[in-house]
Amino acid sequence: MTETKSMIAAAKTAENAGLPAIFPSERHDHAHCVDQALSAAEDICAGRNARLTPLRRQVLELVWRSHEPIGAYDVLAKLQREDSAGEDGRPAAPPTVYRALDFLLKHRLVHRIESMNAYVGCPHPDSEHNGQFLICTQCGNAAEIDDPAIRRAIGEHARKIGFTIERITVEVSGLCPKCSANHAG
Amino acid sequence: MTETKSMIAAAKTAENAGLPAIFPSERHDHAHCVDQALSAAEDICAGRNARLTPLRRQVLELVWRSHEPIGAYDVLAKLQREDSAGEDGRPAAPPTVYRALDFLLKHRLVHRIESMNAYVGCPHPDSEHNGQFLICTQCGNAAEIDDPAIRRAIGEHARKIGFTIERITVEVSGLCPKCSANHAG
DNA sequence: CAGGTGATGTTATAAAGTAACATTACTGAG
DNA sequence: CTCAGTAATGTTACTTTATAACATCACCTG
Repeated sequence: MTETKSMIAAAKTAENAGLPAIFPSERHDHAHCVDQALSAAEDICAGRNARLTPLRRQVLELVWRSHEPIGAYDVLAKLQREDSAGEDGRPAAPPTVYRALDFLLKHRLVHRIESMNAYVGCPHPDSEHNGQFLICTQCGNAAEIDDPAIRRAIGEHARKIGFTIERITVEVSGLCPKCSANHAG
Repeated sequence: MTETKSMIAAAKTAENAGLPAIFPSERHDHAHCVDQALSAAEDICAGRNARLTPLRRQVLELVWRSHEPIGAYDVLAKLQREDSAGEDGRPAAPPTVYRALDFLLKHRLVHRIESMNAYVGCPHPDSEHNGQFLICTQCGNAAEIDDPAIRRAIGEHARKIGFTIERITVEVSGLCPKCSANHAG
């Protein structure tokens, strides 16, 4: 354990908000978190009788590996690079990726960031929600949060004027804690 | 005056939230509200030493006239139709519209609805804000709101985790009061 | 009126997304 | 098992959205 005081403090404030740490820390293990996400996805799909085919799994993995919001065509490029390893068939075409993404979106295994035309893995795909995002314009990381207070404020407003909510998109861009600190320092 | 009770009630609750009526009512006068928006824009630009050129003004007018979020290429098409009235020159090209929209966005005379790739006139361009939108999936109307409670909830969360906000996008889609009622009835 | 700046015109292309139909893979009834 | 039906993927072509790059025009300022 080599946590600094500020890291502990940051973790605490996140805890206070009732949330897990949301921006990946230095000692964050990519490979492990991707594996976790993939096996969670498998469980969920099994439970729902949804088919997480190899292709869909691969796309989900690529989205997770990037660990920043990634565009559909960037996924496509990575897919082509992976698949061309020793193969002969033609490279994958856009619909292949979009269909896989549609599936993953439907099952909330990924979210789409509207303001970036990009996709990001969902860290808690089991619960009903559509994400709220904090997006760092500096380092590109996007943190998903699900703050009941934000949902409540929106829901309250909608209720007052008689608007029936179907879907909520909240995307906040700015500087993540780390980049804020660097900027100030 | 032919207001029904429910209309009065709706106006009241909107008032309670500290907001003007947000979804246009039946007796809403398009032409008048567009004119108002245009002259407000002129005042604002004059005050800022920004040039609301004929082209920019025309684009702003087209966006306002639509009174629903409108895509850049739809603006372009309307622009071409208007300008081709008796003219010889070539039709306008995309950059023309995008540049005008960029200007209008910069001065917050219009907002962009990320989840629709569309643009909508801003009803109160004088105040600092980036809009929160309620978008009706049935009738296509989009109402801009600026709810301090929503801003506060987001700001509070950001503050807790040390995130520096630059821009907030809130887009809620669902059924507007009128379409909700029709749906239920 | 020269010269710079900002606005617009013009051409070409990039980036994001989808429609439509062909083919393949899986599944369940007989 | 095998055949038929459905779900998934492949393939081609195209639409929609947006921007880069350079040319021209307009306007103001000394």
